[in-house]
Amino acid sequence: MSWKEPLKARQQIAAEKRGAIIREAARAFNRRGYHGTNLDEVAERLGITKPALYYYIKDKEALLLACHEAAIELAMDAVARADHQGGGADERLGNVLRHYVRGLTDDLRGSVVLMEEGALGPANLRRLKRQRDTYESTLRGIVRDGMAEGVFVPCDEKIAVFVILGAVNWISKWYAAEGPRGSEELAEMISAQLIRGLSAGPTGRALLPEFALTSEAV
Amino acid sequence: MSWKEPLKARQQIAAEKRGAIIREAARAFNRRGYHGTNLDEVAERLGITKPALYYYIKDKEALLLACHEAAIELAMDAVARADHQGGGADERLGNVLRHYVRGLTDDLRGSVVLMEEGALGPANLRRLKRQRDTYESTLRGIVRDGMAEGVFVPCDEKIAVFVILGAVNWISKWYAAEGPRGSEELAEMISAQLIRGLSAGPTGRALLPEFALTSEAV
Amino acid sequence: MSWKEPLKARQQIAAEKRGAIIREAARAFNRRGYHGTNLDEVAERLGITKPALYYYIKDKEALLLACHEAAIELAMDAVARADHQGGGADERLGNVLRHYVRGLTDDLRGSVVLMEEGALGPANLRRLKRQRDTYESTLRGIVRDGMAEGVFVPCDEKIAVFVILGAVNWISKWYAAEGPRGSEELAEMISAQLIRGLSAGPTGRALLPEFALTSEAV
Amino acid sequence: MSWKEPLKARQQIAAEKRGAIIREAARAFNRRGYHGTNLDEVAERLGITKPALYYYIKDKEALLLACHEAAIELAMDAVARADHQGGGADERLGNVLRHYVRGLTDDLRGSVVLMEEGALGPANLRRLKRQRDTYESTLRGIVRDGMAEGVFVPCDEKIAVFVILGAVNWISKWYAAEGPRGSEELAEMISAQLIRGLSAGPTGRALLPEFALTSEAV
DNA sequence: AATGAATGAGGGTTCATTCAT
DNA sequence: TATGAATGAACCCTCATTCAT
Repeated sequence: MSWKEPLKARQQIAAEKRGAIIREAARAFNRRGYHGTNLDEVAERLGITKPALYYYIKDKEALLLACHEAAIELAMDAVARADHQGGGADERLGNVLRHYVRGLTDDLRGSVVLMEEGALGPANLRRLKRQRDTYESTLRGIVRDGMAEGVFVPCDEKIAVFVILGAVNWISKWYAAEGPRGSEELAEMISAQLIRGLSAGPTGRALLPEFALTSEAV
Repeated sequence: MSWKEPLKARQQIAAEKRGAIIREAARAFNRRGYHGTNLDEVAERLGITKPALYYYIKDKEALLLACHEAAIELAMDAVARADHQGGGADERLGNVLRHYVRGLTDDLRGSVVLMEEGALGPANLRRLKRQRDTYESTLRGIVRDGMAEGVFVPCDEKIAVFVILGAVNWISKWYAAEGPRGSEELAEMISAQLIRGLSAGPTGRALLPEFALTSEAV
Repeated sequence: MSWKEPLKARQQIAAEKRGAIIREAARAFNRRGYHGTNLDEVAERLGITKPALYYYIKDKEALLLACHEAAIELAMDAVARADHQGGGADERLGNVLRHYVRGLTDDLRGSVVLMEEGALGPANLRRLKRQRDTYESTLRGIVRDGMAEGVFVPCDEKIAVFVILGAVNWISKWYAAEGPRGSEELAEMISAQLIRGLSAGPTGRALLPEFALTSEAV
Repeated sequence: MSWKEPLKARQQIAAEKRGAIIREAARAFNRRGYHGTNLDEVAERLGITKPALYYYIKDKEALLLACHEAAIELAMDAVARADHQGGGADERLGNVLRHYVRGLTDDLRGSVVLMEEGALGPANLRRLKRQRDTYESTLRGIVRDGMAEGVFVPCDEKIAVFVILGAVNWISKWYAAEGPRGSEELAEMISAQLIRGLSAGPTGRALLPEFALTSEAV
């Protein structure tokens, strides 16, 4: 088309490679921990050599940061989508979780939320904690909304959210893409269970009538 | 009293020291990850030097193994106690979780739940996985029982248990002994939320009438 | 003698080892430059392994800093001794140089004055530059004194001192302990030549009558 | 004019670029040492990329060699010019130094004078040492001549020359083109001081009457 | 004539582990 | 029972160098 085509293509290729590196690193960090991961293995799985990584990233720490940022982005994105869909607090929280779990299992994006102390430098850590706190506050807000609306059982929203996040963050420990459950189905089941854990009225079946059927058919 | 008294005392002291080392190591592994933890810090926090550790433990890996074993033991113990208490599947599962969470937050034992791959050698890993699978099977059995009894909503018990374990294993990431909630209270709240996530009937309040009050009073 | 003897002995041994490391490193830095020196070689020449160095020093940079500090100390010490000896500016400067050169060639202490940019971190660099500037100012003061006394030819004392320091700092590039000249003799010859370069009156022979003879006898 | 003009021009441009690279490299080697200099910075300061350097030079080592050769060439050239000017040994040596210092400060050529061992390969090193020895021998010859003529004080010519070379080689460590002294003036002052350091008779003022004035006027 | 991308070699540093005392 | 000292292995990271384009 134009003279700039190849340039753009090159930049895009580079961006994709960077993305692949981050994804692979996230996988490794998740499995073996930050300090237990060595960049040689990450590189090898990508079919390149370790120094080649340094063409795309500054640091091992920068890599971790990128993973965390992808995770936060995914989480925030899930919230934004759910906000857009609207509905009661229970529906909104359910949508958040569905989006999040689907994103987690689909792209394996942002699977790293396990924070090893001492892995990030103080500056990055502060920034990340701020973002994470924002996210958690949002979730707590939804839980509070639900209690106000009477759809959620009275509870300590802080702890309730921790329970939910634990369940969700743990997914990357046991999820296998080759498993029998599709990511869609998984997201439904997990969010249903977690919403039901907070729901005041009769169980969540009313909320997800179409899914209750498949759930019973498991 | 007898010549063997001092010997026994010495052995007991040694055992206590060993226990202290394992607890401290668990704390560190939990915070910084296995590979992110260095024995110098562990030793320093105990007021001894690194080589002194080797008088009580064979290996860094043995230390990790001991942590894991304590965790499994705690988990199994929770199951045994709940079995002893009896009741319906929902009550039994609730008791398991209550015991487990209380143990977790009381001693901070067993907080490290096989988070990093590649930390344990293959032999230890196999043994540990077998124990863990036994434990998970037990939980799944209870969930199946609950479905059969009609107290639990129909679900995939494998995923349901993963969700519960995730929520519970995550506790060590956010629990602070200095926090406002006592370990007893915390155990109640968490297990209530998780049981409710599976319960078929009206919400779990009926199961824990006395606690529902305090919960509303938060 | 007392129970603390062995402890003291150990500490002294450690201090000596540290000193030996610094001396050896100074030698290497001087020859091959800071970045051209690798710690493996330094360790090997000392008959130890590289990690053993880290028992005595924090860093390669700390090692360089220690070398620089030894050099500054030697230089300052030379000034202090010369001050104590008194005399005219020419005699004082001569004594400074004699002491300095002798120290340089005797212990090979503090031979590193060649500052590669980018070797020291900013904080250390600042501190060192301040010390070095103090030293140079002192020398310039002596040169100014000499001009005021009329024993030194009028000149730009800044440049005059640079010339002297260049000549002296260069010694480590060509000095070989096995060479024909003793360190005493060398110190005399070099300082005589440098003092003569500034002297106003008839050549320095008058100042160093006893040495003029040996000089002619070379 | 002819078809070959552009070719010539191109070759000349290439030669100039090569020269610029060598000058920039000399500057860097001088400041940061050979091993402390990385070609990325050199390239960046020239506004090109690192691989582009390899179009003009074979090697990092070749770059260093070129710097050294420029230095030797400058030194030899200074000797040749002084020989051509004639005069007594003191005048000749003074002229050598003046030419050399002026060249050094004017182009900043040849400031790197074999400071780091282990930077050049054995073959290049041998060749360079031979040239350097020739040069030093020449200077020693002049010093011996001066002693024979009675214009220089009796001394060890080897050491005397080392002192002079040290003072001169050190210049690049402190010379700043933006400083208050012009290169001409500097050359006069330095060579005067160094010649005076060897002179037998009354101080060198007689040799440089016109400069003595400016010197006093500093 | 020049560049983006990649690599191999090498060096600094950490750390689990051992051993003499 | 505990420590100072030392080591080997491993890992992160840099950089000179190359090559396809």
